Formats: sequence, structure tokens, C-alpha cells
Amino acid sequence: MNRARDRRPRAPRGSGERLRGEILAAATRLLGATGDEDEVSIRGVADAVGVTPPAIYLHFADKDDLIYAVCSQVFEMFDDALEATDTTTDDPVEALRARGRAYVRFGLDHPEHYRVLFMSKRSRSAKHAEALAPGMVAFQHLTDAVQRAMDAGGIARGDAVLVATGIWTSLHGVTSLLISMPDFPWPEPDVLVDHVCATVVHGLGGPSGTTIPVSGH
Amino acid sequence: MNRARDRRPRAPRGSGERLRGEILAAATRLLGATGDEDEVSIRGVADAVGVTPPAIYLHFADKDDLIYAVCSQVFEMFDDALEATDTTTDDPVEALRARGRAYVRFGLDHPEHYRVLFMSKRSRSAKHAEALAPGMVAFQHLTDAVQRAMDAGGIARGDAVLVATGIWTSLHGVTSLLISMPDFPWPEPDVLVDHVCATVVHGLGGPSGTTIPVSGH
DNA sequence: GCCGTGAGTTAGCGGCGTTAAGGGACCCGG
DNA sequence: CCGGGTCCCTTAACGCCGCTAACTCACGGC
Repeated sequence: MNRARDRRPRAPRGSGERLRGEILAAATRLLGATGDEDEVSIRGVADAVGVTPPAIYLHFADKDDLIYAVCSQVFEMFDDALEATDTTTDDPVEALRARGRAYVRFGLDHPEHYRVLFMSKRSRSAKHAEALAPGMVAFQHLTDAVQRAMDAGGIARGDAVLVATGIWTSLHGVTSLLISMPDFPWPEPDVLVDHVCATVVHGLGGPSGTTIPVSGH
Repeated sequence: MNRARDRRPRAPRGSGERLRGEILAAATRLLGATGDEDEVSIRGVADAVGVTPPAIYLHFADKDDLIYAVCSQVFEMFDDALEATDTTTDDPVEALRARGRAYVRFGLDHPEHYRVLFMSKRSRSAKHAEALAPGMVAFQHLTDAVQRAMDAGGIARGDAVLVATGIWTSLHGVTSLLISMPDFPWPEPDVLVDHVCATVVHGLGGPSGTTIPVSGH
């Protein structure tokens, strides 16, 4: 491993923030390498940075704070990634599907971060809610996209928030199961994602008699 | 707490299995009380039973083995609970919806166990797969129910396994998010579950022009 | 009555998150 | 040129954790 056993040189006077950045970077690297937050230990991070464990606490309140900071960093790109899909099409229904695909892709691209924010058990702290804030923005944007699809007549009118919630939970279901049960005999992820997106969207009504492209065997 | 600090009387000769049962019961109780597997410690379980920690290892290989045994116990009722819904209706599409509602209800009734089996990170051990076996039976039965709905013309024909997978992931999405993000402003769980079930099923096609009962506000 | 064996125990290892207290280099006022 | 403050980090330790090696001790069979 990349152990920096050699003590890191003392930081110059003004730069207390610098260590914070190095800790964050090391933690990010370790979380990515192990794929498991429990494998990322305060002691391990300290060692990778070349510092002693208590030094971490000068910049982060506790381990959760550090982990959330790492995930928060990644999730700042979350809403951007989803919003970017809006430019790919003018059809608001197709836009919903593209958004769904982007959601799942983002989760699979950052499985550990996704797990920490959406699948972990310590979901009641204020820190967690804070780290999750970008996700809440993304939810609002999903609701907006649903409303646009309704206004355009692409899907049946109804409670946009409820419909957005339903879409979100379904996409989360795909994402989280693909992450946590990699050994299940899944169909090709793309096929599954497209199927769920199609099911969810067309299930909302739309032009009557639409035939669903259920991917046959 | 219920600490049984007093040493438990020595077990008679033949009854090695008895302690196993007591350990399992204590672990089940502790998991239910704390709602978090990490809060259930070998030392805590041993203390609750009135025995020293190493005694646990006479009956369980390691902590995961114990936790999985606890969850496995609960999940033996899983498939039964879902299959029981089949007797409630003759309409195979309505049967699918009833099955979906039962799935979510089971997850919410046993959140810690559901989390361990479907949302935890140590999902690669043989023990885990074993504990999950009843869930796999339930998946097969879901696939069968989907096939019946297709045969009856209730939903569009297609790959029953893919469709079942899509239904499962969507239901899991609702269940797992309700468990792990209790503070999100969810709609009433029943409303959400019914909405997702309706969306998923009607999204699969069926008689053209079906109007979806999207629950408006 | 001795002896094997089943059913536990005592003692301890290495790891964890976290905290209290201390030290040493730097900057500034004198 | 020197004393003091302050910032950055260390040393030492506490109390948990999962887990293991080695031992004890009562019971049942010969």
C-alpha cells in the first residue's frame, strides 16, 4: 500500500486547512479502494496522510463527519449529472427516462458513496442530512421534470410529488440492489434499467394504447 | 437492561443445542431492540444469555453467522407471507399488487432483518447466500405469478423473469428507502406502495387504454 | 474409581473510535 | 535578542470490539 510511514513535514503557520484537504483526499482514495466505509479507519487515514490519529479530529468532529464529507464531495456532482440529461432531448417523457438512466449510472459509478448516503443505517444525524442536501435538490428537479411531462401531456396528470417519489424509489431499487447483491443473476444492467424506466414512465398513462417495448428474451 | 450477570447454571450433558437456542433468542431480541446489527455485540449477547463471549463460538462460526442465523429465522416466513396473498383474489393482476403490498409490509415489519439481508455490504459470503435462500424461493414464486398474469392476458407478454426482476427492484426501492430514510417527507406509506404497485403493473401494458388510478391529491 | 469428553471458562491479542494532556516550532511585542 | 502566545500536532491512554489459545471442571461410561 501507499503507507506514508514517514512523518509528514510540519505545516507552515497559516495552513491549517491544508491538512483537512489531504485527509479528505486520503479518505476518498481509501473508500474507493476498499469499497467499504468500515474498512476506512481513522487510523488508516491518518497513516496514509502521515499524521497521527488525533490530528484528524482537528478537522472533523468524528468518523461519520469525515465519511459524510467524502460522500458530500461526490454528491455535489449528482444533481448536475441528472440535470445535464435535459439537454439531450426535447421530449419530456424521454427526458424522464434519460434522467432515470443517469441516476442509476451515477449510483453504480459511485457505489460506496451511494451506499453511505442512501443505504446506511445512521440516517438520523444532522451531518447526514447535510451531506444529502444535493440529493434533495435533485429530487426537486425530478419533480419539476415530472411536472413538465404532465404539462406536455406525456404522462397522466396527478400529484407530481407522488409520481416523482414513485420514480425515485423504483430507480433506487435498481441501483441499490445492483450494488448490494452483485452475485444475483441480473439481466444486463442496461436492459434492466431501460425496462424499469420504460415500465415506470409508461405506467403513468400517457397516450392510450401505447405498446410497451418489454425487452423479450 | 435485562443483563443476566448471574452465571447461568451449567447445562446437563446432552444439551449443547440448548445454549444455541438461547443465544439465537437473545440476539434476536437485541437486534429488534437496537435496530442495528453493529449494536449487537458478541459480548452483549453473551452477557444477556449469562455466559462468557467465547461460548458463542461453540455454536456459531463468527458474528456474521449469528446475525445471518437470526435473519434467516425471520425470513423463513417471507415466502409464506407472500404466497398467502394468492388466496385473496382470483384476478392475477390484482394478485401481483397484493403480493407487492405484502412484500413492502414484510420489509417494514422486520426492518433490521431486511436491511441485513438486502441492504448490507457483506453480501458475498456463502452464509449470506444461505440465509437469503427463502428470498430466492420467493423470487421464483413472483416470476410464476407474473407468468400467470401474462397467460391470463392481464399484462403484456414478455420475459417473465425480466418483468419479475423489475417488479422486485421497484418494491425493494420503496421498502429500503422507507427503512433507511425515515425522515424524508414521504407520502403515507400505503399511498406510496399502492401507487408504485399500480404504476408497475399497469405500466406493463395490458388492455390498451387502461386509465391509471394515479392518486391525485 | 478412573478417564474421556462435552461445556464451558480465564486470559489475552490486535484492532477500533475517541479524548486528555503535552510539546515544540513559529510569530510578535518588547 | 528574548519571552510569551498560539497554532499544529503528538504521546499516552481508555474502553469498546471480534476472536483465539489454553485451560478447568463436572458428568457418564467402563
